Amino acid sequence: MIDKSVKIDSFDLKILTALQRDSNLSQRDLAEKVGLSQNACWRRLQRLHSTGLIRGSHIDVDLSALGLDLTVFVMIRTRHHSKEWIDSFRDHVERLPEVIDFYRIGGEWDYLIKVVTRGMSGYDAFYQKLITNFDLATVTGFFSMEAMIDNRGLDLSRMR
Amino acid sequence: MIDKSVKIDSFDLKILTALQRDSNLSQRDLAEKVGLSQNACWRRLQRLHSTGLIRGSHIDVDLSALGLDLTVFVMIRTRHHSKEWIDSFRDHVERLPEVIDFYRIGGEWDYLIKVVTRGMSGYDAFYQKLITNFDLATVTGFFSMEAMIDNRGLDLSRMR
DNA sequence: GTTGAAACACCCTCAAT
DNA sequence: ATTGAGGGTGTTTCAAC
Repeated sequence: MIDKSVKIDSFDLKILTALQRDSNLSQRDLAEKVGLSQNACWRRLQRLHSTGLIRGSHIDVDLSALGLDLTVFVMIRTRHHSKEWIDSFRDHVERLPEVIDFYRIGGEWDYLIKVVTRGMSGYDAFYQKLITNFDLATVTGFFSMEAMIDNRGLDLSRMR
Repeated sequence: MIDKSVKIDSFDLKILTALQRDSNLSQRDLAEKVGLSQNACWRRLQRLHSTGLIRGSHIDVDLSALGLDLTVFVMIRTRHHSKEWIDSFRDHVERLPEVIDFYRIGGEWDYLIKVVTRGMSGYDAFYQKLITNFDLATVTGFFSMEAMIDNRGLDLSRMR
């Protein structure tokens, strides 16, 4: 659980924003960018890690260069709303390797899944796995024509 | 432009998968994890960078701990399909700091935007900015109740 | 908060196999 | 592909301000 009482100032937001853009910045470059001494910057970074505000760091892979060239947003409506059914559906979807996002949502639909596959045949294979053993009322895929922004790091200094 | 002729083997996929999970792995740990010598692993890593397969690295920030606790998937239908209109709409959306994903999609809707805000009032502020000066036929927000998977790194070894 | 210095770990290269 | 070793760079800690 995260300690919500952690105090964050604009230096911290600058650190987080800079490392969202490039987590391989050296301590020297990061300190210069946020306007702190290397030492002070390093201490803040430790704090951001230990409080859980920084959850980890990850490389960004060019999936389409690997042939994973189709992104689909799958909207699902179901007839089942018991806790047991939801838990088993969650387990089912989590095991599907094509899944990047999986949200339970409100409104007209129950679930939204963001999926990456090898073209349409890969999507069909995903679809077949998805509906196996699960009674879904409606499944609709919205196919990406163009990713204008994909998982952009937020400029936290501008968010408020 | 990416060189699509780059040859990738299962060692490369293991490297990419491991660094998607944690890009701060030391060369020693990474080499051990994929089953290569540190030296060989380092050379592959250079190649993955120089061919553009690794686009960069980023920290993952706990946005809800910063008060950015509402995720909304916004579906948009428009009446305009000229190149000029699309370009200016793209510029407009790219300037909105709340946007994480922005896709042009096929089917019943034209655009899908993934947005993070400070609660419902933050979403309303986003919505007002979004529709200012742009004629959108339909705008519907699907509100996240629960993020079961959020931007999961794919296990590339399992994708085919 | 700052600078500066020292200890340490890691990265990168190279040579040899 | 591998190991091993050296030099350079960056990180981390500490002392003093």
